[in-house]
Amino acid sequence: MAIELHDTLTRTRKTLVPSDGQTYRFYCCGPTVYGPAHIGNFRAFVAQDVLRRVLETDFLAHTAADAPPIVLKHVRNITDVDDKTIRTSQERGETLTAFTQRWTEKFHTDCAALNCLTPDVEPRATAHIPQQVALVENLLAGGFAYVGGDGSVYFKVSACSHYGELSHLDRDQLQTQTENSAGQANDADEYDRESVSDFALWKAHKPEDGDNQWPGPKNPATGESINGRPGWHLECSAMSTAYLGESFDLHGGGVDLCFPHHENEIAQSESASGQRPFCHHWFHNAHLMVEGKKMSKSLGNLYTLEELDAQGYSAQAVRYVLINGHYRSQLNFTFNGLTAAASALAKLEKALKPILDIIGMTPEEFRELCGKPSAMTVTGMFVRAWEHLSDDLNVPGALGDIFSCVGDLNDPSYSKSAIVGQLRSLAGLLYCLGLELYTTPEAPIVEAPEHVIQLAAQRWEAKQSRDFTAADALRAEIQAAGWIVLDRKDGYDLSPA
RNA sequence: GGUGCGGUAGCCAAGUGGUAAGGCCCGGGUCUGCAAAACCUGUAUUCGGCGGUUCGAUUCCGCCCCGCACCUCCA
Repeated sequence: MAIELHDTLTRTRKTLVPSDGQTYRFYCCGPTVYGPAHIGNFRAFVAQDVLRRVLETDFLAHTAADAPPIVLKHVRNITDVDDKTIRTSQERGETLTAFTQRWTEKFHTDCAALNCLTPDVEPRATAHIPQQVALVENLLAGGFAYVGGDGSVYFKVSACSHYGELSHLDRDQLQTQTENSAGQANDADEYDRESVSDFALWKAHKPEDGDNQWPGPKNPATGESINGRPGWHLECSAMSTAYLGESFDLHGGGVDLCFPHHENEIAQSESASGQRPFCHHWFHNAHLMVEGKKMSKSLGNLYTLEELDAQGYSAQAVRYVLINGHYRSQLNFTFNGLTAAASALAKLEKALKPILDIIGMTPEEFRELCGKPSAMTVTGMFVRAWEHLSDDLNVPGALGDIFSCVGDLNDPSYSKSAIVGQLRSLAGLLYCLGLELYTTPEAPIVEAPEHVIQLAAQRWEAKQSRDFTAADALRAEIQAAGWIVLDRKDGYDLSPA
């Protein structure tokens, strides 16, 4: 079955197929590395990860036997130069390179914890200056750009007839906005650019940029190189073209990037290449709210994975929360929800364990099965879940099906071979969702201290002689020592509190 | 002002022109001296409000109320 996904540009659902019939090429806007990414950032990356896993599975399963397999090529950039990276690195007294390198590594660590697959290419903006400069020169030569009053190069929006198509914003309306979303005045300096809508392609060097400058495009008027740095939108156009070509399959990002970022990317890329579409499908995820409010530094609700981990919430639970709301709906992140996610995952593990036992599969074996893409065709009861995933990535619907089916699977009338088949389908689905079960190793058997062992023995004796007052007192004493005693039918277990 | 999204049980969240998946929490039960665990089980006559279309609407249409997001450097 084909995967269908909503496309922002056409506002319709479209089937995902590689436009060249061989390689599905997609680009996602990656992080700006000036600090740890927060869970809102990760909603986008996790949503893209699920899409990638679903596509991978679909292509594996539906490539004709005699045809070369359809492969995916996933590119996600690292923005390592912009106002924030420059400013913050200077505040820390670090070079831009060292500073962004550090946060890039942190980003990788977090992605791994969230079980996000690594993109095939992860290009950095500063490593692709020549490509960006070439793009600007191309636009200058084509009459799509000009050098502004401040020496920076701007894109001339009026030269792009279909500008605004993606975000469906009326160009006349754009000019009425006087504040940006941060409540700051749009300090559009009309002396520098011809129109407020025009955006910077290349920013001429300013003293506050320090050493962070590169030889830029040649000023057509003087023939001299404009030293400076790339504008925000430029890198994505240049790097997507470099790795995926002038026209590729899908472009993803948070809904906020729709305008102006992606709109500007389209304008730049299509003007430069003369090719439309720049991209066949636009994939935008809605924002994450925190406890009913927009995340912001001033509200102090920008949670990072590290902070949540410190509070005892696993990255797996975070991932579950992030995917258990449809990607196009706003998701309200709450600690209540995080707890619920952890409980749900634990329930899945518990419910599955006896089923695995029936066929003699260990949890570790099952985890491995879930860890790799399979050419499986989802069959049997789990088909409904796959249909949900195929239908605009309906993860909440699929999860509901998974829970229902796992419950149904615990039926003695199923043969072992039937169970094996069903579990394969389930593993394939869990791979798509990127949910890892049984990651927490069995709690190591810790030997209780001698005095606790003795207390427990005394309590057992008291209990056997039905002296419950003494037994309860001893249990309290054991608990005070940091241990919990749990009775079985024929004895008891001691475990750390 | 422009654009878009949404209001479904205590919380979260799917969904459909024919009478509401799933998860969390909670209640009841079995078991237990108690507790925990485990297992079984229950929980929306109802889908923001009011009209309309229809044999029938939560699902389609209209109006209204409420919430949210984006509108030039935020995923």
